[in-house]
Amino acid sequence: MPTSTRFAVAVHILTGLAVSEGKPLRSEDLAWSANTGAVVIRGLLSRLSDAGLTRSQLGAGGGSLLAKPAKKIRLLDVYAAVEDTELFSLHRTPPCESCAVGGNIIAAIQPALDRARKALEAELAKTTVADVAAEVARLGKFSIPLAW
Amino acid sequence: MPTSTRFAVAVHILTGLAVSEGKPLRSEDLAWSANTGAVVIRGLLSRLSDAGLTRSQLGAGGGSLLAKPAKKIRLLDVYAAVEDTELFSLHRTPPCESCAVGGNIIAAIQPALDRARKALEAELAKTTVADVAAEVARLGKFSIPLAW
DNA sequence: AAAGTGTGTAATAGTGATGATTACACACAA
DNA sequence: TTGTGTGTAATCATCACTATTACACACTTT
Repeated sequence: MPTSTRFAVAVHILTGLAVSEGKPLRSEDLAWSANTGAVVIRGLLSRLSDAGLTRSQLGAGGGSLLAKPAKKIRLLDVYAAVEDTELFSLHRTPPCESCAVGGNIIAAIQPALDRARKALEAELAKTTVADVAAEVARLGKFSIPLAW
Repeated sequence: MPTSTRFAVAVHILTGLAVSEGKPLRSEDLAWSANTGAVVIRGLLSRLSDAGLTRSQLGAGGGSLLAKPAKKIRLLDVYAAVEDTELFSLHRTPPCESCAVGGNIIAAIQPALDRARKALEAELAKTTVADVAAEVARLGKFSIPLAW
């Protein structure tokens, strides 16, 4: 599974915006923190904005902001906003229709996979960006304080 | 987050062996049912065998068999046997160490991701290959009966 | 013992998603 | 008006995954 890093970076972005407390952050600032390119950040911000999680201020002194309180943004919302492939991939080519197993295997395992996916999502719904930001702040106290 | 198709095909294989009831199935038979190549099947069987889920009989009339009752093989066991990447990928390049957010984000989100992963795994542990085989048999009753 | 069958693994190639990067039009603030 | 920053398109390289070919080896059957 080449899995994407988008989810982790998106949480990173939102956490950054949360600790920024109303001051807009430029994509370049976020890119520096996440150690990636500014365009990658803007691509993610585009998805997050579509999902109603962030908004942007254009022009000088602009940047991105949270569109709603960090406490209202669940990791599940972030996950849904930036991941676009199914959690479980099925057969690349559909199995043999005329086989006893091949013809029914998809329908037979789908319910179990759905339950697993829902369990994952339910757990991701329990944590908010505010929780992550608080944890970052707590951990930061044990590090040498450094400016952004 | 996307998984490879290995998990789905591996469940397919094991379900096939379960309904075969002790009669060895060749990798070519399984490949035909799963609509893929026999070498792909053998690669999966190699992993499943390492995990103690299947065993092989060499020579004429040989093939693969379940190494333990289908009721004892959980989807979680299959998942663990054939998937080798982490469910959640983190940053491709480590984030900025000297940032308040970048330096702690990994540690801050890891617990939440672990909880989500465990929830998924717990759910996958509830279903066995025997359950899937029974479901395939049940669904088969509503289809036109066809030979293997 | 010989012949044939099927597994196990290496090697190679094609495919698709991902992330990095360049480029540029546009909107807004100062 | 000028400068700043966003938004998006277009490439490009990389990597995992699957398909496929090839072949050595083990075992069963005769």
